[in-house]
Amino acid sequence: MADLKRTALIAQVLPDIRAIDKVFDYVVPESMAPEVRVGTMVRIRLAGRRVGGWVVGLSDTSAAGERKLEPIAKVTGWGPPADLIDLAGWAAWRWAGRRSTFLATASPPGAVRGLPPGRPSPAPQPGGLSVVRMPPATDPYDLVAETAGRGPTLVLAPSADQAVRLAVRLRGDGQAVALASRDWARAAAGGVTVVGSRAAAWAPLPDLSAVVALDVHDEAYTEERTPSWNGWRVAAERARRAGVPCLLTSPCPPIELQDVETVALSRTEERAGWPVVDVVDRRRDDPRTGLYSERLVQRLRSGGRTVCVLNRKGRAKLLACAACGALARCERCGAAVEQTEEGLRCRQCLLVRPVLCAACGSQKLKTLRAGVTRVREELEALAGVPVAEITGDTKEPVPEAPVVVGTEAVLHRVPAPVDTVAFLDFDQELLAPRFRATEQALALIVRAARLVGGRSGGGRVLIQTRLPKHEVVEAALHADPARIWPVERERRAALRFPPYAALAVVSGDAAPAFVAALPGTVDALGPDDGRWLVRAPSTKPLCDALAATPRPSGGRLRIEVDPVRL
DNA sequence: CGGACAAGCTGA
DNA sequence: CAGCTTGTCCGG
Repeated sequence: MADLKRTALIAQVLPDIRAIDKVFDYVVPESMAPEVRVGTMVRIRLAGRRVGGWVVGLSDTSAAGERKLEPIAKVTGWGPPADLIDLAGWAAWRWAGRRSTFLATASPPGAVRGLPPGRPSPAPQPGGLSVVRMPPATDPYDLVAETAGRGPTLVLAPSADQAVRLAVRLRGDGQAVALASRDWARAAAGGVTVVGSRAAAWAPLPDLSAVVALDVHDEAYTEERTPSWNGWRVAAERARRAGVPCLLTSPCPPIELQDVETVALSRTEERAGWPVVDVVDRRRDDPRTGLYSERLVQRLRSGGRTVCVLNRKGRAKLLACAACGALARCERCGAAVEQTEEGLRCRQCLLVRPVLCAACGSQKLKTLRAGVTRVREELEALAGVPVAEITGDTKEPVPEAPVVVGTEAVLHRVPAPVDTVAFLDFDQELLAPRFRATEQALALIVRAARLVGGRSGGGRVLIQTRLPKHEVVEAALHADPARIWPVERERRAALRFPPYAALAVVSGDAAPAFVAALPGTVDALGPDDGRWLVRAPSTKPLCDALAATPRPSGGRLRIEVDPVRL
């Protein structure tokens, strides 16, 4: 006699709770069976309370043994498709995170009960990873439009507003486009190109035909919170798994991509896409001219719109007594003091004291290292025109002043076009104690180049430096970003930094126990300020080691794989 | 995460 | 030894 009792369908559910990275089995009631697929979002009872979760697997047997299983309480709606459930598993390994973090990013912003009709799409053409080196002033739109024209493409841009602009242009050209994550259901239905920023790497796209990620040198692709995943790397892995082409564009591709097949324009075309660079060698200048070379003053007075960049906020970051020459330091801890509205403030312990020399009592101090606020006052006097100030903290809209001075934020805030961008103290960028300083410095010039445009438009980038032969300066001057690589390769190899090693920073109160339990395949350096640097020869052994090490229960543990800075 | 339960600390 | 805090474990 046939067994009348049909085997029940069992769903493996990953709860949407940060701290739980474990799947639980639930019975799928027959009424729900048609709606439950891998990726479906459900509500379940777990330890007595109702929580959300994702179906990450379906089977007809349970690992829970003889125990009677709870049924799924409710089907919430559509969730990340099966390929993204797998990708979340990979990302959890790659960035030492939890699957739920990635699935949350891959999920729709609200419950999706049904999908609109999808559109048919052509069969994708196979392809691999390539880098397109596209100079700053070249518009990548044609590349995007052409790729999207061949089939549903995942298009990533570093910022949300660039993504919106791209989506609008593509739509204007009659292409079917979904903007992540707003148009989640339309993307999930298929047949459309999806455009978005970092998180769009997790957008549903059932019939992916290609990936394009613009400006992959941009650090905005890296999530600041842990897990510190990177959008273009996720998208590239997706393309790899789907066997479709992945195009990464950048005027200055990161050194990690040095071995990837690269498409570059001809020398003439690439040069045309970079602005004229004025290198102002300040080695012979009178130190009393401070941050203002003769050539800078000429540009300021020339009447064009000028943006000056100085990555130091405030009035003065380093002062000395004008009378006796002593450095102004904190009387409590000895650290350098900076000038603020209230007086001299210690940069370490924040103790405030009046503006006078601790050594001789003189009230006359001179600025050794000026900040943006002071520079604004001085530029106004020098140029004889109104000068506005912008830093990361500035909330107001960008003022109309002919000259604007600010920290790096000014390059994000001031709209193009601008006639000149001047880096007042570029050595600060070149010599920054960060292992990516060279690439970051070149990326700053790229930002500046976007504001002034290519060389035919007459835009100029003025670089004040005492290192006029530095490879970054040469790269910008010759519009040849690969010039930074030979030096950078040697430096990175000697110091065992990426791409010649893979790094992770481990911190938090559970860090000591975690680091102690790491296998011998990785080295751990530290602690330095409560942080350990974990290093392996490459990504795989690093991530394998991090994944194989149990996380101490209780206590916070922060693991930042591929740290942007150390 | 949050509840359950166990092991340690305090107080009369 | 009750009553409470603190820590560890585990959920289907």
